[in-house]
Amino acid sequence: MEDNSMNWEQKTLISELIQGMELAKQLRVHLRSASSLETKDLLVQKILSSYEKALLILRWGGGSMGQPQSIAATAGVPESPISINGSPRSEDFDKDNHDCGDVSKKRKTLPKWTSQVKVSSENGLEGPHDDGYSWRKYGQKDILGAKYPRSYYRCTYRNTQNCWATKQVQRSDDNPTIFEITHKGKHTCFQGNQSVPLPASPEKQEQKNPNHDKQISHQQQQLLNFQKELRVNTEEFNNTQTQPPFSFPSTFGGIRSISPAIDNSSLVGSFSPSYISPATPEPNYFSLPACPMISFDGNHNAYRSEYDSTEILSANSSSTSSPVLDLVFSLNPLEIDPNFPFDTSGFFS
DNA sequence: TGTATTTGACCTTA
DNA sequence: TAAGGTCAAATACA
Repeated sequence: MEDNSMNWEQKTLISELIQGMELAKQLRVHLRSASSLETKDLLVQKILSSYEKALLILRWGGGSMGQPQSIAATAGVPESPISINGSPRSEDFDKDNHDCGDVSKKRKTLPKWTSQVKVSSENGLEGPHDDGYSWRKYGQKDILGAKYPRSYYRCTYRNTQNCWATKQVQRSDDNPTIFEITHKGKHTCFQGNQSVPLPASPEKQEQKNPNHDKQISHQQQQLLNFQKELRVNTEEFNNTQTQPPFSFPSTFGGIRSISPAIDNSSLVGSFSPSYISPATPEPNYFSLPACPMISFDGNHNAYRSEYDSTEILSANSSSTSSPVLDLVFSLNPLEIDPNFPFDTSGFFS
């Protein structure tokens, strides 16, 4: 088991370093050409992310081997959750890893990890709904012994891109402001591997791929729907506290871009590692920098960002046998400088 | 009219 | 066999 962990870490480390090198080469080419600033920024962020991942692995793996899943998560690899060594599900995960690119439809074999998110209803916004992917709700079920039903979501692009990622969302019995989100399967869709950021301005839309327009307007519409639904849900929740199941919007492009309509509100959200990924840079947008000031708690598998000054939730999941991953942190956009320099030079010192 | 959500029925798993 | 998970028809919405 230890060997597997080491192999995984070594492979990941090498992979990240190679990727960083390749990206640096690309950047060099772009620097010599008349490539757009956008492209260069994208590459810079990718490079930073790759090296951060590598450093995280070195740094964290050296002290507490055997928790590769957390590393994967913190390294921005949500779609490739790795088993926690020694967990009852480790065999399943080994299997999963072997056919990583071929996610089985069988529930049993899908990689699974859980996060908890806290909902803030103070400002009419509830944040954890977005993890950077588009989801479509396909079911809801009352769970035995649970106060609230569980909602089932699958990737919007299941049919078009054969992406079999799913997630389950359930409100905590003890604390209705907390939602437990269980992800299953990895995203193989385009949005997951290369998140599509929203455009910064109408002009930019025009510059982009014409096919983008439809997608962009769709995401903008999703954002509007998201805001609307948030208001409704928050009002209901504030009024009743025992309301019918809170429903996450099934499709929402991502809070990696915050519209003016909501950026005055305190946003408490959960960010899947996709937010850490540099694959979604858009200089003119609010975007989470390449995860500065991440800290780890090796004892609790906790991953946290110092951005979160308000809510860090315990990582313990009610899930009995599946590996649990804590990815919970909140973000107040007002505290983020959109022009954050992405300087991580002193990050790990 | 196309897409997303709801919800009862059916399937799978433990 | 019960509970959880998924399907798919009906419905809602833009």
